[in-house]
Amino acid sequence: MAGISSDVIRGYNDIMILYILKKEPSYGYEISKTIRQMTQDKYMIKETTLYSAFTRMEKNGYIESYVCEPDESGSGKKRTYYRITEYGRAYYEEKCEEWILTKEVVEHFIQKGEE
Amino acid sequence: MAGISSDVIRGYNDIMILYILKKEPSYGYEISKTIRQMTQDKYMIKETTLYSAFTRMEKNGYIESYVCEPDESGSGKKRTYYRITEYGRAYYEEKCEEWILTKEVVEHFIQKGEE
DNA sequence: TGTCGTACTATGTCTGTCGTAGTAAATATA
DNA sequence: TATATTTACTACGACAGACATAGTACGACA
Repeated sequence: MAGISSDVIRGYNDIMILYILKKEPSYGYEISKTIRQMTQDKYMIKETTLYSAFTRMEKNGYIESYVCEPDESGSGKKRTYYRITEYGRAYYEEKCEEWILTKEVVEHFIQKGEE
Repeated sequence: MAGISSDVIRGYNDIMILYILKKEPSYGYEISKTIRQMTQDKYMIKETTLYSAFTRMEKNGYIESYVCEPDESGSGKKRTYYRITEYGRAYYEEKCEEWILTKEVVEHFIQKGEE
């Protein structure tokens, strides 16, 4: 067993992405690196998971995309940036509250080492 | 938004069931009630989720089933009881450690009220 | 007799995740 | 200059846990 299974995390990739986008707009590759850094390599979001999350969240109105041309940004390739919407912020808040509750519930069923 | 979405809990129904079975063998309906009580009605496992978890976990060797005849138990209908296996205990321990890690990771992306 | 609670089984759908693969430009390295 | 690596994606399909819906059947109680 190495690290965190995907089933546990399911539903929380969105929150990680939204948390990052709350600070400033960003794009796939950068978000992926940010998540890695923030968790000290404990969690690495899969590329396909990330990009399918973008599609889903844009469809749901949580984020908006815009293309940044390389000449405008001054470096690298053309990227698709995402920014969080007001609706996305509200969704994030909701999910945070849900997390508090979830944690509380799950913790009833957890035993830490003590036999 | 009412309570906890299934996606968050996904993967943790098993842990709840195993936690209960660690104390003593039990059966579907009772486990369902125990979970409700333990969480003060904050979480109610769906019937189909519960029974499909049984099937899966027995196949994986985490639990074993045995039928308890009504005359033997002294009351009610015939029930299928489940008991946890050694392998199930080990799996439970693993999952608990995973939870600690998961919590740590997710919490980096949670903001509680403070704007 | 009918309703409610108990104790399930069967079947099929949904959706987030992830494996695999491929594309292509920019940058680093030899 | 040629090649490898990093960056930045897209496309497609499969998997599995959760869950909706439906049905069965027995027992208790009024």
